Amino acid sequence: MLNTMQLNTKQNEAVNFGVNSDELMQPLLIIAGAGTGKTNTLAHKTAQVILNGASPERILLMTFARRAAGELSSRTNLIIEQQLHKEQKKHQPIKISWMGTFHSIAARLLREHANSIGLESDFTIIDRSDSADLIDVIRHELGFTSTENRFPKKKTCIEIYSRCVNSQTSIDKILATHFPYCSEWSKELTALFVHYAQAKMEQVCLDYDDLLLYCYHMAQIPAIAKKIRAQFDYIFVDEYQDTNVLQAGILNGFFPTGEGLTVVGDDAQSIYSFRSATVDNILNFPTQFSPKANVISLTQNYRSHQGILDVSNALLKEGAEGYKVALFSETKTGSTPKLVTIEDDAMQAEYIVKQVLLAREGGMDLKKQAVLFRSSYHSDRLELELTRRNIPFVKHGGLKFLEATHVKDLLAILRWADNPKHKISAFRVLKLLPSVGPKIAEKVFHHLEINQYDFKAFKEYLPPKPAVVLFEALVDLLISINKNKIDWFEQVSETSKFYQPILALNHDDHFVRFGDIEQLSSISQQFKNREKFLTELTLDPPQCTGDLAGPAHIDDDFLVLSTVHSAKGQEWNNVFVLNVADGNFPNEYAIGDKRAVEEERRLLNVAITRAKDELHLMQPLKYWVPEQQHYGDKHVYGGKSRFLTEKLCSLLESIHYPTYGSSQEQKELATKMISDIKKTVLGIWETA
DNA sequence: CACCCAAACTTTTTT
DNA sequence: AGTTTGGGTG
Repeated sequence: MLNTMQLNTKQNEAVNFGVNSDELMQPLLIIAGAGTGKTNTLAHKTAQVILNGASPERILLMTFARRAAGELSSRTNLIIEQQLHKEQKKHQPIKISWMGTFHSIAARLLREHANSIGLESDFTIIDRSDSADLIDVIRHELGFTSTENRFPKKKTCIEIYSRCVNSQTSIDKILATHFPYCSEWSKELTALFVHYAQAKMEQVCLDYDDLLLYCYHMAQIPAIAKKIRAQFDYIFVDEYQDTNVLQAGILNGFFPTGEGLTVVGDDAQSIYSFRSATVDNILNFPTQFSPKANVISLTQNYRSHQGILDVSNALLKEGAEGYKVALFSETKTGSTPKLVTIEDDAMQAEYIVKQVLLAREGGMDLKKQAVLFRSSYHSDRLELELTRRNIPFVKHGGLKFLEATHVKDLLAILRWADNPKHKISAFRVLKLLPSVGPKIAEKVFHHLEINQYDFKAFKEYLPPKPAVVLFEALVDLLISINKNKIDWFEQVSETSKFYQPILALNHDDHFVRFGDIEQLSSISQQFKNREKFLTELTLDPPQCTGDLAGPAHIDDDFLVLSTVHSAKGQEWNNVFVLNVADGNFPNEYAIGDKRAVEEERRLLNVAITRAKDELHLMQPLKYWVPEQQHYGDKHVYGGKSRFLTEKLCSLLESIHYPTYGSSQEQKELATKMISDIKKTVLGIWETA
């Protein structure tokens, strides 16, 4: 990696742009291709601005993920420290408090200005599955479940809703473009969404989309926008290519002239359109401001050798749109990227395990190697193989810790105690009690409702007999948490104490599950209080599910498995990309939509550009996918990826595994009868 | 009304 | 394979 103190010409230009003039800084777009030292440049720019006298609390820094924020913060501090050390000045660590994801910044601004916009400042933030549960209840209430044709599933409903909100597009348009099979339900969905929005208001809840939506509308109110604008001198936005209409609208509302605004991104890495992100934001940025915003492109790559960049450049060159900035590296030589053809995903797993171990023997830690894939389940076979061979690994993306029923149960207790109006959690908690189902839960909740949401009202409430004991314990727990009668640590430990017998009752594998509860308890203590914990946990859920997840293993060496999406911003020496075949790269659901295919191209580009030294594109002749019509799995024969054109293949070394010779040997072994096992088996019963 | 069981149905990526 | 719905039982 580039020395933290040294910058190239372009990076310097970006860092110093507008900083040394007395005038307000003009809007700037930095196109930072993969591995071009983006974080470093942004850290330098931030440091520069602070060293020039800007006060850290007047800097607003929006990043895509929490991880990026941490990295940026520590690097900025390091640079400031080094600079001041040179000048022999003292230095206290700088804290940029206004730093975080759009969602977390939005949440904070909304809490601060809640009074001015008719919002309760102590709203609960609900995650995707909570939203889905709420939607589910409402669609039952509206009678959409017993229709002749099947109504869309709750997950689909929330996806449609989310698309509408985040792209600010009408239901009909969204249905036509993304959910044609649901278009007959337009009217019902509209009704559903109205009720959903009202329900959230009653329960004092905001979902992910609301955070942006409310903030967007707040940004359109002149008095508030003016106040917030006056609060910041510098606004830095990272990963601008992955922002959506609402996010761009928030920036535009608060900072209409673009003064002090610097956005950084790479259109060739825009891969979040499913979250309604649009490349158009970054493509149109220069013309959005008048006079035109300045654009600086960083093209020198410090991560990969030229051989890898050639593949990336060729891939993008064949694409339909974008700034098309070709990257170059000063490292001209390196291992030629490989296109590995294998029979199926069992072979794929075998090849990867072999190569990974080979590299490790050569001194390359597992941590410096990664396997990337399009969909989370693609690594199933490989995970089996790794487990079988005792190779430690960590998986990013895919199934999450927070999605486990028991973890959600525990959180629901804390959420309900925190916000008595939170009906979703209330129902979840109540239904844990024996002989309490939806109807009884409704009654119980209604009792709370008519008593001004005071948990004490439950003291006189009589639940069904089998539930009495647990109910009393629950009520005491809710009261002591809600009134903060016990400290945060005890709130968690008492909750898990309460939950343990329920867990044992409902799940055979409660030992394993209780381990997760203990892990959650330990995570919870990293937060000052309940409010912080609940907010942060939903906005920034733990990312890893390792075989043996947990802080104890953090020093160990492990192989990284990750979805391409979760691999953003990261790099490894060896990278394997699974299932590079048509139907997957590009994904079959994208085929037919030109812009979607372009995004798939960028996705492959992100995967490729993670590699520093060695890149293996795996091309299985067939691979397994979960079958939709019948149960069980089936394999599909993926054709050659349409991205692997002749031009691209000429840049790759073609490998077949297993090699011809050994495959011949294996074939013989498989077909020739060396021994007759049946006879041996029957032999057991033969008496002497 | 809760709970259990069987049948029907299934689109990936995440703040 | 996992979720969701509907039916039957206690």
